[in-house]
Parts: sequence; structure tokens; C-alpha cells
Amino acid sequence: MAIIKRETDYAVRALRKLAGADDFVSVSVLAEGEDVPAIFLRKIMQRLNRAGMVQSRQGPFGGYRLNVAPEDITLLDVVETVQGPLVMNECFVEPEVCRRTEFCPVRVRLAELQVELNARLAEVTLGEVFSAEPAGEGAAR
Amino acid sequence: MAIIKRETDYAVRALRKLAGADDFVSVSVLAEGEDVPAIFLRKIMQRLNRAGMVQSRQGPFGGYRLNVAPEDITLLDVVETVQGPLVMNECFVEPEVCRRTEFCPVRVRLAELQVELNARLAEVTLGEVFSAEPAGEGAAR
DNA sequence: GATAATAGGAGTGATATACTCTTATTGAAT
DNA sequence: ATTCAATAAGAGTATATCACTCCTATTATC
Repeated sequence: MAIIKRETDYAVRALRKLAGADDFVSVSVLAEGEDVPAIFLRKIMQRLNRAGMVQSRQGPFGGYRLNVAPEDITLLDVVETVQGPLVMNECFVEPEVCRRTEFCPVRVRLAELQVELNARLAEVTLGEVFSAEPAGEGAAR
Repeated sequence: MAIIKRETDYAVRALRKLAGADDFVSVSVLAEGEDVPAIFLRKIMQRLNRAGMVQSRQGPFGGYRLNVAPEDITLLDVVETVQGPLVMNECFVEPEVCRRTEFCPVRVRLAELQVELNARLAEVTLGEVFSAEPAGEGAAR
């Protein structure tokens, strides 16, 4: 199972393009050459907009532009606003699913992992990601 | 989104009961009082069996028993055999979904997180989890 | 006012999740 | 040997989630 969904992936690509522009960029331009369906990307951009990460402008020459510097946007921010919060287990968000929440020893350990995963995702900023050299030493292959 | 699925959760509960028994335990007993549908748990136990984590015996007084000590089973082992491997992004497991895999700067960072998440899950053994005091200092609330 | 863009919400097809059901097979007790 | 208690394997199913699309505003420029 993939932890990061396509929506989030698409959002990162769009934010990357926005980081390289200084004016408003339309969704169709953002989608261009990215294998992203434009009208789907529009829905994703709306979420980023509501979260205040980007700013929108309607009408001709409208589109989106960054509202926050890439260095101040973390991977966790994008994940949470686009696909919703990540939790280790369902019981963290819906306690009713399990009635042994309060004394569950597994839960204690998962809570620790949860904190750490979020912290790691929050350490990575888009500024850092965008400035990285394109797979220099073949790191991710 | 929850990273750990119910199947895995159910598996951990069953393994916990097995750790407290020294003979074969039937699926119906394993499911007892755990809010787990017995015939669903049976399917999960079959996967643990195929992975060699437990041993099965058919016939009367049959059931399952541990085949590996709880200290030698990690949370990662359970996750991977029950719900399949965890990956940060789809492109780690199906490169065709994205043709910029080779030069993607996001992927490099995700690969690092991936390694770390797996390492953390592999650090937690069932032995450790089971021996933990039931929510001593209210850690997970 | 026409045109070019986004906003919001409802709708859809495919896949995955969380199960159930049916038909073997195996093993212990009688 | 027969019966009965258990698992094995695989097909089947309902619901939810994912990955989108469509339609009807609204807003801003020319």
C-alpha cells in the first residue's frame, strides 16, 4: 500500500511549477506535460487554496500562485491538506472501532511511531526538495 | 488514512493470544471476545501460516500455535505478511505510473523516509509490545 | 457584455477493503 | 473404518475509497 496518494503527488508537481513562476499560472499550464488530468488538478488546487498554501485569481490571466515560500511548506503540510492526516491505526482517529483503546499495549508503540513519522515528513520542506539535484548519485534507484 | 489495516490489527491480537498459550488454539477461541469475525480471522491466520510465523494443525484439538518467538517477530513482519509491503509512493512499486522516476527529486527524499519507516517498524517486536504495561502513564491517550 | 479563468458540489467507474460462503482436506477419537 | 472437529483454498459480495468527470455558478479582464 502506498502512503502517499496520487493527489498529493500531483499537488507537489504543481507547487513545484508555481515555485518557478512569479505570476499567476493557470491550471491548464500547471497540468501541461505532467500526466495530470487538468480538471482533476483543479480540485486539488482548490484544497491547497482553502488551506492558504496558494492564492487563486479568477478570470483571464488568472490561476494560482504560491502564498507561502517553498521553504515554509513541509511534505506533511501537503499530505495533510490534500489527502488528509496520516494515522498509524484507525483507532487513533475513530476510537469507537476498538473498545480496548485505553489499555492497548500496541497502541502505545504505534503512537510513538506516529509522532516520528509525522516529524520526519515535517522535516522535509518543498524548498529543499525542489533545490535537490536530479538524482545525482542515483540515490533512489 | 490509516497505515495499519484491520487485518494487521486482528493478526496482532491473535498472535498475542497465541503468545499466552502453549498448545494449539482454535480460530474460534482466538476470535473470542476480540470483536473479530472468526471466519475472517481464519483467512488472516492462513497468511501467517504460509509465512511460517505460526503453525497449523487440522482436526480436533487443532488450531494454530506460534512457530517463532514473539521477540523474533517485528511489527514490520506482521504488516508485510498480512497487508503487504508499505511504500511511500506508488512509483516505488510500479515505476510505469510515472516516467520521471529517474530524475525525480521528491522520490529521493521519499526513499529516505521509506527506509526509516520500515526500520522503525522493524525495531518493534511483538515480545516488546506484549510485555508492555497496559497504558501505564496514560501514554497513548 | 463576451470571454477566460476558478469555485463548489454532485456524480461515476474501477479498485481495494472487509468481510462471507462453499467445498475440500486433515487428524483424533470412537 | 467412520465420525466429527478443526483448518485449507478459492470464489463471491457489499461497502468504501480512489481517481477522476461534469455541471452550474462566480469573478475578473478586455
